[in-house]
Amino acid sequence: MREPLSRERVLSAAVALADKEGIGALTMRRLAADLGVEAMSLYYHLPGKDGLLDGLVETVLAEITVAIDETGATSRARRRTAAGRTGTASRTAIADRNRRAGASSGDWRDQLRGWFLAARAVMLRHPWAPALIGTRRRVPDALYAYYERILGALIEAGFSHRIAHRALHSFGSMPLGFVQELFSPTPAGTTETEPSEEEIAAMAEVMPHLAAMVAAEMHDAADPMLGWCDSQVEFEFTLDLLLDGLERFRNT
Amino acid sequence: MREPLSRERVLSAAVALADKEGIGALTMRRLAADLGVEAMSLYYHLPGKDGLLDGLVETVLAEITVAIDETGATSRARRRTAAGRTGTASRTAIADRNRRAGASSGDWRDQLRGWFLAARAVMLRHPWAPALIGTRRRVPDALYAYYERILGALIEAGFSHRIAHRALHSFGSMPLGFVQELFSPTPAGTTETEPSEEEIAAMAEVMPHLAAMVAAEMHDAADPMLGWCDSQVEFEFTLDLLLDGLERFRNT
DNA sequence: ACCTGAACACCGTTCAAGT
DNA sequence: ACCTGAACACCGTTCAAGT
Repeated sequence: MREPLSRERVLSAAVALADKEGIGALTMRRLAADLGVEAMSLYYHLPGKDGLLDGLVETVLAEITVAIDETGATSRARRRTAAGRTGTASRTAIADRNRRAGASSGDWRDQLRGWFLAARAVMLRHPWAPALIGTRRRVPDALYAYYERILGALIEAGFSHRIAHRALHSFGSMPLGFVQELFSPTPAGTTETEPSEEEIAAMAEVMPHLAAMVAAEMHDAADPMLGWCDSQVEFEFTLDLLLDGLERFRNT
Repeated sequence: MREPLSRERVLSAAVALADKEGIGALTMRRLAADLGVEAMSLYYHLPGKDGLLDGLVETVLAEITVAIDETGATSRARRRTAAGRTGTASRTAIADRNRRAGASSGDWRDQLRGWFLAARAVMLRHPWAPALIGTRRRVPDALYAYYERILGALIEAGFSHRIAHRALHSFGSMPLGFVQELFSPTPAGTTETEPSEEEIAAMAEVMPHLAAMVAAEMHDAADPMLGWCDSQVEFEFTLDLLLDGLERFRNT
């Protein structure tokens, strides 16, 4: 009746489980149960829990590679509409100006931008992935291949190997589509909704600047559709800050 | 004979254990053994393992606060020597030029730079801290206080609340003195020493740009004292990229 | 007030055994 | 070739009991 297990089936069940209930729910016993099998059966297809986690990272990297290849296929169309997009890129003045001045000098930036944002879309589907990737020790081969690709784009754009090397470090985890989120200005314990007047008042006593920032940002908000901390905007702002900063190091 | 336990003694024993054997060795039973006590005794002083980890983060943040206060006390002396320092800052051309053009317009940058580098020194003493901080869910109060401080410096320097907010996001984990290290160009399995000629040749076939970068960086190396991947240089390069990029958004 | 022993539920994993 | 049952070592944690 039921076909035999395989590494692929185990991995995709693991991804599904992590997506649905978080990586904390991913135990050998639970995963086996989801597959209608005993925990020990998994060891026939995988070297153990650690190998399972390596496989998860591998799977996510493969998804990113697919996503990036797709941006490549449609890069011309994307680039043409980038400057006119509403809401996100258009709000980072720095990038806008560069695109206006533009010609084809912005090519390398648009390409990397497209890749990193495509990776981000993958990460949004797998919220457990950043923490997992961040704690893995072994660097998967697929990651080297990806960095090789980024490096190729940088070298071709006219960067020296030294600056390209530093750029890779500066990008941090952005090529994989995420940044470390240490800080959310909404203190833990409060709701997801906007802070109340009283909460801001209480906060103002001890942390006046943070309180003022919260107040100002709520008041300034041009587009009410976007929440208090719209990570997409922040991600793109940081990305453009880095890309535009690096542009100055390019050789012609 | 032996004085009773306390939350402080437990925490400092935990820090010592993590420093010496890594966070993986930090179990309730092991920590208790180090303190000459049974595992269950710890629960009298701490709410549990999770509370212990919260306490560790708290301890590290306190160390950072102390380190930052010290930079404040000697900030004038530091700033005067920053441009002439050998090896690190002087190699990031961008920062050098700004300091030369300088006057006091670089003040906010030097201040934040000093803070973040002081935090980095703390992290180097506690290599387990970045991974721990990155996975904690609750944002400790001390972190809010720290961000309040950074925000104050930014506002005083003339940034709008909106840009200051984005700057906080852009800094990522740099205020805590670390960046996510996903990528070390030395493939896992190779030694810490420089890659051999054959290794580079083999690498060149499949990843030409990475291989060329390794070769170029080794050849170019102006200062043979520094290794292939000197994180200090990379940290400061990225930091200056962000600080100098933000400078353009400052009001007067 | 401070610490302990025994026990529980839950891990990942080994190993010999089934079909 | 593929899966299983029983067992082991190790977690964090509860709870009643000691002093």
